[in-house]
Amino acid sequence: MDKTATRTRIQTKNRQAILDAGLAVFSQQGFRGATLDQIAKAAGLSRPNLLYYFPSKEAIHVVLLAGLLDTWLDPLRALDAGGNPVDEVLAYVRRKLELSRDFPRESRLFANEILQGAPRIGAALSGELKELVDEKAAVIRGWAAAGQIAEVDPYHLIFSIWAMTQHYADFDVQVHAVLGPERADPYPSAGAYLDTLFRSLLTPRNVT
Amino acid sequence: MDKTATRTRIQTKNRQAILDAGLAVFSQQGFRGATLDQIAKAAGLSRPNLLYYFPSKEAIHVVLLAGLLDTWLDPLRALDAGGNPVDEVLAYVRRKLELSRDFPRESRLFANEILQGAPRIGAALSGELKELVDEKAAVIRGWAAAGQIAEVDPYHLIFSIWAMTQHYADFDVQVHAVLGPERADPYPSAGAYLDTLFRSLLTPRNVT
DNA sequence: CGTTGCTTTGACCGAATGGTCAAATCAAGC
DNA sequence: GCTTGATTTGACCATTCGGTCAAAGCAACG
Repeated sequence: MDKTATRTRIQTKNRQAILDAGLAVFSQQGFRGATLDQIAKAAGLSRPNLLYYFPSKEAIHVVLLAGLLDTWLDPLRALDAGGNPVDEVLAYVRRKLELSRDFPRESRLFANEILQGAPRIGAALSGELKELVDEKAAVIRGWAAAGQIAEVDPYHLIFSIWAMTQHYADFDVQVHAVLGPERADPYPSAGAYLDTLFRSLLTPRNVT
Repeated sequence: MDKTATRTRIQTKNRQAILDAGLAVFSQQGFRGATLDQIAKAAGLSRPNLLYYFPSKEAIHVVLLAGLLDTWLDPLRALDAGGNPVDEVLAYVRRKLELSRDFPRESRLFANEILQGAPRIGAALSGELKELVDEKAAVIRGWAAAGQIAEVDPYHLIFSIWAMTQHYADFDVQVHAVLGPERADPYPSAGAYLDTLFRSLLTPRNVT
């Protein structure tokens, strides 16, 4: 019963083109701001043709959001309670930053959804997202209790990692406006900065 | 020639109601996603009545964005080259966080504008925003060179302050979903966390 | 080459949207 | 209470939007 089993070559190609176009448009305009014409044009199809592949605008959006949270949380899932605490967190930061660099549209799609009050993924936020964060927060708290990292609020630590890594994707225009054309790619220096930032936060000091 | 000089009491009241309603709707739906009916309803006026006070949807949006950047940058302007470096930065973080707590809709309005590619304030970003940041970045670089704070990229430092403080306004729904109902107000703990974070980053270590 | 099923399109529809306008209502000073 | 100007409204309009549908085009296979 694989949904992709009975797909023509044309079908897979056009579905992909539509999802790609939808991602581009939704991530910039939000759901309400996006129009089917914009998406159809970006996909190189006529509007009725687009609606031959997806039953509605909503359907495209749903498919896009569906896979999103999962991919987005993968780096956090990989945080290993058995590894070296500081390295684990820094590796998480690095993976998250790479995600922003490689999939900025996905990041902006997510940002739009949250800004609008998460009408379509609110349940997943207080469900699987909260569960995962609770679990990993406990791990971090454990490390702190064992003196392997400094005492920090694990929730705010995670929030700050999200905020800073996604900032480079979501506020891309602002970052480039401020840095100017000469510093076109902010990611190398951002990576170094974030590394320093979280290392200095987590590295245990001379305990009093 | 003060624009407010010839305003009736009713005018000032209704204009304010409209701007307030517009802020609420635009900050959640973005410009394209917002409708005049939503704004009119939120302002307690009929749509034609609303258009008696503002000539168009765009006009409301423009007025809202106009004052925004200025208010938003005030805390950074207050960063004093003559003060104690670490204290100055930490005070900046605190002021910025207060802005997020007290004016979350303004923060989201700004976020929406940037997400959409800053079509209306792009010029101000590479203009006055860049100028101000360049100036303050130079101040921070000076502090680092003098050994008063640790060596950090001043631009990324500023980005990280923006990202983390605004995160609590823009991603409010997500923050609350993750923290759950028992930790309703994240701001006190966020303030403490950010204080620790940036203090540990900036405090000069035993220089090698 | 003809049939069958997949794909594409032009024409169309109802609803929503931004905006206009003339007429009605209201408030305030005389 | 009457007049004048500010305010409010209902009716209306053109455009855009999401979506439908029947018919046309096309590819593949016998």
